[in-house]
Amino acid sequence: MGKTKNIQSVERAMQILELFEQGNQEKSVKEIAEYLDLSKSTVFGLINTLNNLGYLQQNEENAKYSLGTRILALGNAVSSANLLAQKAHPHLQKLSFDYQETCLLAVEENGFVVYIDKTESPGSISINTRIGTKKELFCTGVGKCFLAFLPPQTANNIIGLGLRKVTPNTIATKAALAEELHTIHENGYAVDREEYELGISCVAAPIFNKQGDIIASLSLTGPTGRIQSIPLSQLAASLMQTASAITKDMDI
Amino acid sequence: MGKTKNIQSVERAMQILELFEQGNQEKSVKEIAEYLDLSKSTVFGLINTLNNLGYLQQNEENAKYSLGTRILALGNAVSSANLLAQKAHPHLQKLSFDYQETCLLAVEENGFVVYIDKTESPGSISINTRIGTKKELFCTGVGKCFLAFLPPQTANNIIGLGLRKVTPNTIATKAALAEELHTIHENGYAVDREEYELGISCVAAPIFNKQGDIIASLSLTGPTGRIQSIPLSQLAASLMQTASAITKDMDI
DNA sequence: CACTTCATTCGATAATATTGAACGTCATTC
DNA sequence: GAATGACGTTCAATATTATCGAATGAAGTG
Repeated sequence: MGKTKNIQSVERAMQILELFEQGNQEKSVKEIAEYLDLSKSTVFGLINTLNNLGYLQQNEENAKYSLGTRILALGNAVSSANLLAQKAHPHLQKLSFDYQETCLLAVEENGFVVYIDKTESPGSISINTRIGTKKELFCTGVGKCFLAFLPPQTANNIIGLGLRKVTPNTIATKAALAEELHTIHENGYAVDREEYELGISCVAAPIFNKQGDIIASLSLTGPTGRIQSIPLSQLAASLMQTASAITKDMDI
Repeated sequence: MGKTKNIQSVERAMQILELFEQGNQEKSVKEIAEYLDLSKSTVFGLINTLNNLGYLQQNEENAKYSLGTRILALGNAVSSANLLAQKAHPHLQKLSFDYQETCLLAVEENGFVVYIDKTESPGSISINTRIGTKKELFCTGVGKCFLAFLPPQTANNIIGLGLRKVTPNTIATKAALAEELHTIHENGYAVDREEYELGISCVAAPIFNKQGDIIASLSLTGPTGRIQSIPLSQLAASLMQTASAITKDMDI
């Protein structure tokens, strides 16, 4: 596997891009050099390369840099590499439209959920989960779906990575979690009651392939009050129905 | 500007990622080495680094590589860096929903249009324009909007880059283009009659900032027959109305 | 069981990334 | 309006580091 040492300049270049991931404001060469603890000239060389290639772009006014549009092409290639995101997207859109809330799609990767798609309705409050974000499984609705429907051995390995209180509501003991997962397995959907972020709740459902393995999970997420105002049975039914429609659409 | 030489390993790493942009199938080390005409071991070093960082991922089965989810986070950061894409998205969604066709959002960059957002309706045929794609201005609906509403000097510079027949319908002479742009300027919207791709037509409208400068352009795109079945005046009105709603939402 | 094919590792080498210092430009301050 | 400072960019020297060809090992094929 990955035992060989990383190529330094490539690693640094990617670190620079990653600095823009959050609070993606323009950054100066100096700032970046300080963040990464490198000399200005080293950083300039890297930035200049990324700029020439279109992955960064320079604001002529103040000479600062921000992410370039070239990245969009790559980002898009990932999702369309993903038959899942492609086929699921319209379904998420419909859910967002019907309930006027944010809809998220996630897959499991090395013991984390990774959000790979998101739709919002014009009226919905923007949920701060960004596409590409990783979260632990035990504290999110989509994550608990994976824990409940992944092979028990796999799920236990992941749980073995550790539990912790993210909010006061997080289910952080193995016993309580086991019970919760049992319920989820019986119901076919999961509820997150402010377990990852206070004020935010969600209902999530697993997406299976034709063989019945869980391949993804989708959720409707929003401010607790508004989510609770939707009859749970109705919302859960919508999610599970959408999940199975996605399975059909994917043809795998 | 970018006069300094690019850092070789970074440039090569990005080239590798770009190989996956189209027909994003899994690729072997060997294949990539052949494409780029580099030694296998060099390519392996680069790939291994990108893999370790999450920008590529390896299929355990066949040892081949494909794009990793880490890129999604970056791609998403670009669009949310973009106030425009953020504010415009719900409006595009509504258009797609209302007309059951693909809706595209583009900005101008160095004489090209770059598509920065796209929405599709569940029923719509997938248009093969990907987010991040660059196209010349003169042969697309969104591009012609830019040529018609950019400052004449800027537009002429871009036209000076050259015209060519992309399809038999492409407007490829300066005189004909000038007339077309005049019409677009008068109407406030542009029509692409299979000028970029046979069988595909679109209607596009410019998006302005509060000062009246064009900052983007949006289009409804689809198979010619279906686009023509919508009354042009109605569709054009929808697009222009959406464009001005986006302007209001953006508050710039 | 030989024979390919390919991913991965290794070691030597030369090419290349890195660095600190220097330069030039712009803005601010006195 | 000269002087200062801040910062992006260039430069040349150096040592680190990326690169390459060859070697290894695993997996598959006849």
